[in-house]
Amino acid sequence: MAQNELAHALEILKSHKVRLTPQRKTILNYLITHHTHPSAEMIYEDLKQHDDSISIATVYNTVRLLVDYHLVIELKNGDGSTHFDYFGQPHYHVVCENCGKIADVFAPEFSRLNQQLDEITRQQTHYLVNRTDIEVKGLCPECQAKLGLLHNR
Amino acid sequence: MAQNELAHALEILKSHKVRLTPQRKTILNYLITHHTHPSAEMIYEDLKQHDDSISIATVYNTVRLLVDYHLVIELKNGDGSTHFDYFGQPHYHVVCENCGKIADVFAPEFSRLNQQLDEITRQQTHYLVNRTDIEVKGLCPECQAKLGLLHNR
DNA sequence: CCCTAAATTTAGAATGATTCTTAACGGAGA
DNA sequence: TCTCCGTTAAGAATCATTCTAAATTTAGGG
Ligand SMILES: [Mn+2]
Ligand SMILES: [Mn+2]
Ligand SMILES: [Zn+2]
Ligand SMILES: [Zn+2]
Repeated sequence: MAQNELAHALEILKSHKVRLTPQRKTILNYLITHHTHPSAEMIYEDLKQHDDSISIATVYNTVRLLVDYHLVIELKNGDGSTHFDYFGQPHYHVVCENCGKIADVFAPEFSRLNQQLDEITRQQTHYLVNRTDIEVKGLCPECQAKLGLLHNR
Repeated sequence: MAQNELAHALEILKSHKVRLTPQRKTILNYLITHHTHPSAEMIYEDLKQHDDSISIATVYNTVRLLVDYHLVIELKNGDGSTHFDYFGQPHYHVVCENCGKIADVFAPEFSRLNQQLDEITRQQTHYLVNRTDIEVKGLCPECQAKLGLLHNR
């Protein structure tokens, strides 16, 4: 499953004449197998354990490359850094405004909804639409409990 | 119109016991009357022309305050800085991935759509939803022309 | 109107995520 | 295998944003 995904993603890069270096394969594989929405720093810290020669600059270079080829998306959670997510299945995100935790939301309506938004946007602004990101902000269950907001009635 | 909007926004702040300093009124008024999605730096440069004692730190402090009270929203356009928008009428944004220009999109379906998303999100993640932001990415008409992508068929 | 406590402003310093620079390295086509 | 040129690593540089501390100002009460 993840193997297929990796092969598929590498194929896309190869078809664009992007060099498949070990670092790029490693980082791409990391993102395919970790749906934790990590920052560049977090990816770097984890990969360093197996390969202490990898550089944070390469992590930044690579995630930017992957974003450019639409294999990965960028997310902000308010902690000042950018987080990354391999975008295999279309989904959107909820971010906890208290602790920054990011959760996935998969909805069947999502693609139809996206098409609607694209159409409205195109008609109203004449922009050529590439992609639509939905970001919901709120409080995660843990933070609701911590802040005494559970069952608030 | 803008006068009402300003009075209304100030009322909200006052009801939260937020001190109404001249700087806060000025910055709030600036955002109500300029729907250009400016960065803190842009706001500062403009306001300095009439009041050269205002500080960039105050601009940052104030926009954060306004965001906290949901009067203003934050936007990123890829230029590295945060942009701000007085959020009087609900709407969403398209960002040009080439030049960073941000355009507004107003859609009647918007609020119903938001409610749908909120409901799905709540059911699936148990997050307490505060707000939903939709961001579309694409190419503005000018950049389409510049890149020779107009009428691509 | 005047006082006072507490919040706010200012200017400049500090922070920290990201980008840049440069020399060494290594993919991949011929 | 050879060679070109894109990529990597390490550290320096950048720059948006936050922090600090002293001076100023707001808003409420007398
Ligand atoms: Mn995700
Ligand atoms: Mn707007
Ligand atoms: Zn949380
Ligand atoms: Zn553009």
